[in-house]
Amino acid sequence: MAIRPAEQLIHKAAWLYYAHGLRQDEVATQLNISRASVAMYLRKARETGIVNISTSTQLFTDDVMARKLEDALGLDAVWIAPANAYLADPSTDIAVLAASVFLELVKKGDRIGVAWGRTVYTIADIMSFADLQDVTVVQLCGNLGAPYSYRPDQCTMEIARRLNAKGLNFYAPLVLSTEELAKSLRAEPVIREQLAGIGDCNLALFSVGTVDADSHVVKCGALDPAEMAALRGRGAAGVIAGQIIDVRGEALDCSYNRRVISAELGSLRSIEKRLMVVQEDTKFEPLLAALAGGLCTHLVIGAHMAERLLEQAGEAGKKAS
Amino acid sequence: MAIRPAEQLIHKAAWLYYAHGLRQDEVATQLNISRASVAMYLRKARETGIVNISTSTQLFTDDVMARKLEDALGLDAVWIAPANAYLADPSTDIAVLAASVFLELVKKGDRIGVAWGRTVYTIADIMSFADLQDVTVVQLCGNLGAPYSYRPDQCTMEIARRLNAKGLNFYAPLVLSTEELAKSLRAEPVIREQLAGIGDCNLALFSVGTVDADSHVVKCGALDPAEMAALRGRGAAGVIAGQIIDVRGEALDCSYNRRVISAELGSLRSIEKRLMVVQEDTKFEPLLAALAGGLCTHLVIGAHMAERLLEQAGEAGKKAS
DNA sequence: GGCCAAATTTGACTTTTGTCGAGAGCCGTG
DNA sequence: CACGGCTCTCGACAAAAGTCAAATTTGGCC
Repeated sequence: MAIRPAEQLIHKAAWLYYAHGLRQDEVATQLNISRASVAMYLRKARETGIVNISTSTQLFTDDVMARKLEDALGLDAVWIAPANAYLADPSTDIAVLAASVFLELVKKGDRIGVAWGRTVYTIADIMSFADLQDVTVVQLCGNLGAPYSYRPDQCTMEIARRLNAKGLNFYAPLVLSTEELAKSLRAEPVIREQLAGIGDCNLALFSVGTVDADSHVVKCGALDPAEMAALRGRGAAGVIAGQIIDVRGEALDCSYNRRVISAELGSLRSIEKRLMVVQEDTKFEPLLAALAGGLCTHLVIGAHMAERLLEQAGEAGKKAS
Repeated sequence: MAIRPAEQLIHKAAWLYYAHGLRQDEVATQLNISRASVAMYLRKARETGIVNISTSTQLFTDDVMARKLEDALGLDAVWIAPANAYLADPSTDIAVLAASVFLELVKKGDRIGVAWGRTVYTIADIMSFADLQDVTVVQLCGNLGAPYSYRPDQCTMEIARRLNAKGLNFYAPLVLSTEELAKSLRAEPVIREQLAGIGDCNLALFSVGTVDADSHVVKCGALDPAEMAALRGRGAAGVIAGQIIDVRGEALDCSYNRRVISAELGSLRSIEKRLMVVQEDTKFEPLLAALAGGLCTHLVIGAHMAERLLEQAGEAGKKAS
């Protein structure tokens, strides 16, 4: 044969196969070589970039970004609510998407852990009804004593109602005044059972809170702004199911956390599917902390947040290499 | 906004398969669907252009003959589709090549002028999808009143659709019954604007037509066979964007040309990259005329035509010297 | 609420593709 | 001129992908 058949033949094989849609054996016949060689040429063609296989980028920006985030963060699934410039409130968008996603994740016979917060309540509120059999919705954290708009038990019950599921509420306050009391309460059979049951969940729905004066734990009176500031100084990065986490996504070692009645992060992590929803762009650091701690497997965020996250992941990747 | 499970899944499947190189059964496991569904999703992904497979057309310009033609004709680039005796239809070959070449020439932000004809429509039809940003496809000539298979607006819209570009149609017939009417129509703001916009294009795609009874302008009723024969006697050598050109590649001085609403040859020539595609061997004379007029800068032809062209050029060179 | 049509999904089957070791051709070297 | 080392090629097998009819689900409609 010729001196350097490689390049020319690779091109021709690639052309006939990819542009003309011929089968490999047809290409082999055309070029008078064996089909095995054709297969090899085609691999080389792909390797050297003579043929280019790319997934669409502009037309499905959000989908592509979601796939990239799944890869970068090691999550099972990411959904991104598109940035609709014309919509006044993008957070509603996220909640609507989250509700759809949540309903898709629920299967009959599931046991679902639900945390509390404005985000979760919004989702519950717009969620459509579904008649699922044999579903249980359990509350992931204790209740707030003070009257507050988005109470944990409300979130649980509303979601249970919409799913036609059984709701299991926590009969304890979220936070107690002393560590001893919290400890004793946790030891109570009713409470202990409830806490133990969290590990049996196979789906969880929660958001992540900020650690500033606007935080829900502050607004509901569980912590006062000064305490929160102090905790922030000691490494608090976010709030998950009423507990303070640090940048690594681990429970912060502090009195407050010890006084809280809530799902341990460990039992949370043992839940198979953990859907976290973040609406506000201000929750970037808390989101990072939660991700660092591997607290969620499924994520719903807005396009803007997705971009920031991807940038961050890119930088982290650069540093690592 | 509701989530579209189908599109999401298609995209995710395509991503895992093409970007990650997973096998179809692995993708199926990941997405909890059957492998057969994955296969179907992937076909849809290819069909809708979510994934894009393109091959380099380098091979066809690297050809020795292509180089010679570039030199002899003073063109920027020539692609030659090899004469594949075994392939059923060599003209398909040319169209496939032309489509690839065209896609390689298009850059984001481009403004593309598209003429009409069987060749152009064939190219549009087999062209793969690409989602380019900020691309506009403009129609180079008026529409055909009569119902005819390869209408100018169809060519424009189909190409625009495949490129995810904006399509700009001409709201005028290709040819009018009187010169006066054509003149008045050209003066209409809408039309004038469109005609002026042609000069802003930086890429054009067109073919060249014959001047016999089989010509498109005859078949679509713009001219009757007798008129065409008469024009031929007066020096008509080809048809470009609905206009009759003589052997020098200039617009023939005739009533028909004055009654046509189309891109002036001058504005056509002011377009930076002008890709001409010729499929049929019968179009040799029209091709020569178009080349003489410097109407194209990039050329896609078949091997047979290339040979004839090279012979011709050789003779011309001899005569000149 | 129940029914029909359309679309989707599946399992089983066929076809196509990827891969591997064996063998053939080529070339510089001893 | 014979010899290994080298790459390229082939045949055969295993793996993967494509296909199709049947079953199931979905969604619209009365």
